[in-house]
Amino acid sequence: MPEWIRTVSDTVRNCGAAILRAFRPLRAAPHSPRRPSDLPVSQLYEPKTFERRWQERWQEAGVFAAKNPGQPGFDPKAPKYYVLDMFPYPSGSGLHVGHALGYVGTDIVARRKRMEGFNVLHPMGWDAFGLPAEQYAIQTGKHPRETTDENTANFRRQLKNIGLSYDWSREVDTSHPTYYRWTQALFLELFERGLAYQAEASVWWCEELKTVLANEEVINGRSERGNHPCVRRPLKQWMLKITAYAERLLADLDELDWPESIKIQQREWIGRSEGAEVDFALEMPGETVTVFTTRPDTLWGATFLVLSPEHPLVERLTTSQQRSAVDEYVALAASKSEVDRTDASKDKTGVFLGAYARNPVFAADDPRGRVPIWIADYVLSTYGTGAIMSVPGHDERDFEFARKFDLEIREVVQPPQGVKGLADGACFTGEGVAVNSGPIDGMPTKAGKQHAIALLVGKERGRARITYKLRDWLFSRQRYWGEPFPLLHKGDGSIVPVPLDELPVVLPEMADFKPAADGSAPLARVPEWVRTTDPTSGQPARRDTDTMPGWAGSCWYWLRFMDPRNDRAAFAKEAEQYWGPVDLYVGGAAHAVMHLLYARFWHKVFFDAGLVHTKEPFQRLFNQGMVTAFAYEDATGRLVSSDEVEARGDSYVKKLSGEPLQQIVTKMAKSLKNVENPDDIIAEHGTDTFRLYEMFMGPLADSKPWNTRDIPGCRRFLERMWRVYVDQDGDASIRPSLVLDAPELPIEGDTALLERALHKAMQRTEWSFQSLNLNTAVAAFMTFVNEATRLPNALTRSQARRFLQVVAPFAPHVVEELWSRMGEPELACRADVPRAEERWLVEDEVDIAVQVNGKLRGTARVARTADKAALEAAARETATTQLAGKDVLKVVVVPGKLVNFVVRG
RNA sequence: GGGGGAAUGGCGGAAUCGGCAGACGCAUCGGACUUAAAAUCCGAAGCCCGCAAGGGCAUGGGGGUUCGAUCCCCCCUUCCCCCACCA
Repeated sequence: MPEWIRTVSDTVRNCGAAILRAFRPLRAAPHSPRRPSDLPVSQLYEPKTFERRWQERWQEAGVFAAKNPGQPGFDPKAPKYYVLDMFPYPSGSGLHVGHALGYVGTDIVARRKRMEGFNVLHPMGWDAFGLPAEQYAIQTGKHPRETTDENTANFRRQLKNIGLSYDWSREVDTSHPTYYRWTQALFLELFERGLAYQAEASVWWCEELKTVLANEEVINGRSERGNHPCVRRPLKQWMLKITAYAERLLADLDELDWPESIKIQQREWIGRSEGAEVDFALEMPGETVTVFTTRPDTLWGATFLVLSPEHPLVERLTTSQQRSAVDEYVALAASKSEVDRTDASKDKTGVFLGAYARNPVFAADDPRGRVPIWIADYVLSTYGTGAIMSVPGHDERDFEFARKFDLEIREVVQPPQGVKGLADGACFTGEGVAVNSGPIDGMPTKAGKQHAIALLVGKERGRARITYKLRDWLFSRQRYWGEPFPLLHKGDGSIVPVPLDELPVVLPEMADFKPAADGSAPLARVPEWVRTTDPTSGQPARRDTDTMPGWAGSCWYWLRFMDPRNDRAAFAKEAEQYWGPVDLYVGGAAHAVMHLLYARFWHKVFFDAGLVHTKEPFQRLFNQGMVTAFAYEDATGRLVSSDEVEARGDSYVKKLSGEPLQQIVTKMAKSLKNVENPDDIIAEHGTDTFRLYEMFMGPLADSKPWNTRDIPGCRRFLERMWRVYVDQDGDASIRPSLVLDAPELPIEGDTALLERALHKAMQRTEWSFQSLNLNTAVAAFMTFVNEATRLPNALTRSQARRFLQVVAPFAPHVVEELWSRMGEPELACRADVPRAEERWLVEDEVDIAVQVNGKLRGTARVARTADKAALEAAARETATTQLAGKDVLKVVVVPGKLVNFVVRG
C-alpha cells in the first residue's frame, strides 16, 4: 500500500465517528486519473491528510532537482536563477520561526521562478564546523560528528516539514571530508598565491575557550560566542592577507544590488583613509618614530607624540626617572580587560616617557619642534604605525588628553565664520584655513594636506599613505572541530602544501579533544597523525596542528552547490559558468560584515585564479527582518513568562493573580517562553498555514513580532479557499463546475466581476515579488477568495485553475490537492504563471474623490473616459451644498482620481 | 559618540506616482444558524461631538513646500539594529 494511502486510512481509523462522516467515497473519479475511485476523500480542509503526500510526490518526481548543463533533462533555452539562503549553523536547539521566515520567502521566489520557466538552483546545506559545535559536544560528552549529524538530521526534518523546495540532492555539510577536502584545496590556492602566511601576532586569546579569536569574534573584550573575557597575547598564527584586496573589496561594492546600509557597513569596516606617514627624529642618533595622520596640514600644531603601550620603542625611550611609572602603565594596559580599554567614554590615561622627538617641519633650533613623547592606551598598536602625533587643537581625543595632562594646545586651523574654535574654548576638527603653519599659512585644509606631504617628501621625512581599518584575517584556531591545514612542516623549517591528490587531510579520531590548558592545539596530541612524510621529497615531516575557523566552509559554499558531487574539483568550470553569480542571496543583517566580506575576498581570489567568471559572488542581497516576540511586563517592569499570561479582550493579565500586564516587543528568549518552533505550528494548523502566516506578518525586510493569536486567520483563509473548490452541497471531491471537462462559462455578469478580481490579485502578486513584500500577495489572495465565496456559482474552471497557479508558490500543498481534484494530470508546481491583463484591470466606471479646499466632501461616479469638463460637472453636483455661496478660485482636475475646488468665502 | 532602519486604529500591517488614510487579517461588538456551544455565514467599527443629517480631529511632535502631504524638505522625540578612542 502506498504510504499516502496508509496515512489517510490511518487518520480515518484514528478519528472518531463524527469525523468519519466527513470522509465520503469519491465520485469525480473519471476526471482524476491519479485517484482510485474507492479512495476516501475529505470534504473538509484537513492538511494532515495530504501535505506529507504531496511532499513525497514532489520528491519522487524530482521537480526541484536542478539540472546542470550536460545532464539529461537540462534545458539549454531556460534562463537560470540561483536563489540562495544563508545556510544555517545546525545548532542543538533547532530552527525557530525566525529562521524559517527567510527560508519561506526564498522558497516562494524559487517556486514562482520555476513556474515562470527558469532553471532554478535552490540548495541547502550545513555550516557545521566551528566553536559552538565543539563546545556543545564537550558539554554533552558526545563527539561533534555525532551531535552534528543529529542536529543536521533535525534541521533537515524541520525544513522538509515546511515544504521547502530545496534540491536535496545537492545538500552539503562543511564538516564532511568530501566537502572540506575542497576547502583545503582552495585554501592552498590562497597559500600558493602568497595570501596565507604565519605571523607572530598579538591576538585575542580567550582563556575560557582556550583558543585565539579573530578581531571580529571579540566584542568589547569578550568572546562573541559565550561572552567570555579575552586578552591579547603574542602567538604564531595563520593569517590571510585580506588587506591586499581592501581596495577592490571597497570599489566593487558600487556595482552590487545590495541594501545601501550593508554597503555602508562594509565600507566602514574596510575603513580606507588617506593621509601621510611622518618621521619624527629621536634624540638618539639615527632613530625615528613614524606616525600616521590623516591631517598632515596640522603638523605645525603637533605638540606631543603618543605611542601605544605595546610600541617597540617604548622600552628604549623611557628615561630612568619615568621607568617605574611607565612599566606600571604598560603592565596595567596589558592586564586590563579590553572592555575598559576600548570604552570611548572613559577618561584618558597615559604616562610621559621622558623622551622628546623632533617635528620635521620646524628648524632644528625651533623650540616648537621639540615634542614630548607619551604612551596612552587610546592609541592602538594595530592601526597605522601604532603611534600618533597629537594635535590637541584639532582632534577631540588629543584635546581631551592635553587638557588632562596640561600639554600645549596650538591653533593651526582657523574655523570658518561662525564655527566655534579654540578662541571659544572648543576643539575644531573640521576643515578651515591654515594659520601659524609657516609655508602653508592661508591655505584651505585640502591644499594644506597636499603641500605638507610634498614638503615632507622633499625632506625625506614622510610620504603619502593610505591606511585601512581592515586587518589581515586571523585564520587559525587551536581547536579540534575544524578543517586541518593541509600543510607539512619539514625538518628545515620550510612549509610545503599537501599535494592535491592526497587531500583531504582528515581530522583524526580523538576521544578527548578538549583544548589544552596551555593553549596548544588538540591535534598535537595525536603523534601518529602529526608524524608523516612529505610525499614529494620522501622526507619526514610534521602536519600543521591548527584548524581553520568556523568561517572557512562558508567562504565558497555557493560554488559547491553548483556542482556538489564533483570528486575531481571543488566545482566544474562549466557549472560555475552557467550558475554564477548568485542572483538572490537572502539572510539576516547580522552577517553584513564578516561572512559577506570573507566570501567576497575568497571569490575575488578565485576570480584572479581563473576559477570563477564574475568578480562578485552575490549580485542581489536581501536582508530579512528579525522576528521578534511579544513579552509581558508587570507594573514594576519585570518580565513575565508567556505561559503565565492570559489575554482578556484587549488587555493582558497574570493568570494567577489577575495583575494587569503591559505588552511589549522583545527578542525571542527561552527564559520568556516565547520562542516558537515551526513544528508546533505545523502540527496544529498545517504547513500551508504556517507558510502563509510567515509571509502575512509583514514585509520580508521588516522586523516584526510573532503573534500566535493571528495564525488562525491564515488557516481560515485556506478553509474558505477550500470551500470555494470542494463540493459543499454534494459529496464530490470538487465542485462539478470545476472539473477538467466542465463547460467553460461565458465571462459576463458575476463571472466578469470575478475575472476582474482575479486579475487584480495577479497584479498585486506580481508587485509583491518586486519588493518581496509578500504579505500584500497573501492579502490579495484573501480578497479574491472573499469575492469568490460571495459568488460561488459564478466561478469558472479557468478562473479556479488560474487562481491556484498564482497561490501555488505560497501554499503549495493545498494547491496540489485541489489541482489534482480538479483532474489536472500534471503537478501544479510545474504549471506556468498566468499574467494580469490590462483589459481586466481597468473599470468602465470609476469613483472619483470630490474635494473642497483639499478636504474630501464626497465621491462621484463617472465614466473612465470622461473628459475634464465632464468630471468637473459631476463633481459640482456632488459638492453643491459645500460650494453654495462660495467663490471658486480654481478647480484642480486629476482624471480618474479627483476634482478639487479651491474656494473662498 | 558614529552609522543604518523605523514610528499609521486595541494589535500585525495596507496605501505603485504627492491624489478617497486604515486594504487584508487578529482581537472586539451585533445578527443568522443551533436546545446550547463550537464552527460557519452576514454585518458594525479610527477618535470626538451629535438622536440624526452632519461636523471636527487624525499617519510620533513642531514647522515648511503644495490646490492637495503617511509620502518631499527642515527641526525635535522615542524605539530597534550595527559599529564604537582607527589618529
